[in-house]
Amino acid sequence: MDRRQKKTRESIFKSFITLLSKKHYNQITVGEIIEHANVGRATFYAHFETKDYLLKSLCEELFGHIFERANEQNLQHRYLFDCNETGSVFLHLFQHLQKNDNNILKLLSCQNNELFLGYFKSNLIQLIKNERYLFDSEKNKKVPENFWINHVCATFVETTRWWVENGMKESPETLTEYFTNVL
Amino acid sequence: MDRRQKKTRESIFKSFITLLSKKHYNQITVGEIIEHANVGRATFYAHFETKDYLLKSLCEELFGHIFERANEQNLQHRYLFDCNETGSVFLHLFQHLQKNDNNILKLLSCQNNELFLGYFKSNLIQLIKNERYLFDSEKNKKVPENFWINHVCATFVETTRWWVENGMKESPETLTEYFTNVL
DNA sequence: TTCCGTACCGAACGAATTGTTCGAGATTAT
DNA sequence: ATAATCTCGAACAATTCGTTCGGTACGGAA
Repeated sequence: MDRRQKKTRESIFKSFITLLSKKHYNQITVGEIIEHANVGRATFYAHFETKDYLLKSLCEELFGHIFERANEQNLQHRYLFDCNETGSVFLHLFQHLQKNDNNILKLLSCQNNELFLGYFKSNLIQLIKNERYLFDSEKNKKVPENFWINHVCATFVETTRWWVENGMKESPETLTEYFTNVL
Repeated sequence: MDRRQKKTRESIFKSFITLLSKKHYNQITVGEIIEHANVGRATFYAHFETKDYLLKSLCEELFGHIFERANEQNLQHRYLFDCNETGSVFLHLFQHLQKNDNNILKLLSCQNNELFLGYFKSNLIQLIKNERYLFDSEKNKKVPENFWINHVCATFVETTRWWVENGMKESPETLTEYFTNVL
């Protein structure tokens, strides 16, 4: 990709994130974004069809990364150790989030968290389906499978949200403990 | 309150709900709302400062009702039967939702569910805090109290969302069973 | 019924925002 | 070096917003 494009794209993302940490998505205008990003109006629309697509692209930028890594690490881990330990994937996810690349927590803790958690959630479901050990407890036998999957997914997302909202004081290990305890 | 005001207010709510079931909140304009409602522009703004306030008012209209009833029924129930049965409050809530006054399910099942579930959630927390039996299991001792409260609240909301999304086929009783099973 | 208060209408308004177009200039890749 | 293409910035029509105002219609108390 052209260097200029990268630069512009990055600049817009950065500006967008800054604005998102200050005000709600709905109240951010394209004018503000390009002003902070030092980018021409036409340039913005050459990159992103609308503000909604910008949001979607940002989500992919942030979470696509996380979930790829999680899947890789998970597979590697499995391959090397043949490990089915409860919560290992989730521990990896929490650890990755703690690194806070691109200031993700800024986005999760502010007023816009639903926007991102929604995207987050849709990626998580596939991951959960692969965690077969989650389906071996006696508890999940009492509810329909898709109810159970949704519950696990929602619990993870909520745990994350709680964590970020309360200042991320707990370690990923502690958090994984909480997570598995309530499941 | 003046009959004319009631009429206008109701008309706007009705129009708003119809539109919400067709398109996303962000893409609904005041112009559309008043057109479907047969209400003058100035009249709309005499009732609601902005579209956001309209949404908030609608939430109060819908959920305020539910939670008041839930609290009443709960207290009555307690008073008459001195009952601490697990899930009784939640059963009442599910039953009330099933009645589907004002077509609430239309709103919960469409693309705007986050908007309403957010409001829903904030009302639910107080209710949960009063359910002391929820804090007597051995499980919640292993996690911080506010983590636990958040978990119970989120689980209820997610159960509801799942229910509506899948066509509300299950009875409130079954749903309460699922709910308590995963907790 | 009368009559005052108040809610509604509807047109018009400036301001803000959106998404597009275009030519000129700058930067990149080969 | 040069051709491709990315960016800039100004200008544009089209929407939408929230407000204003005079005129009309309705409701509730006397």
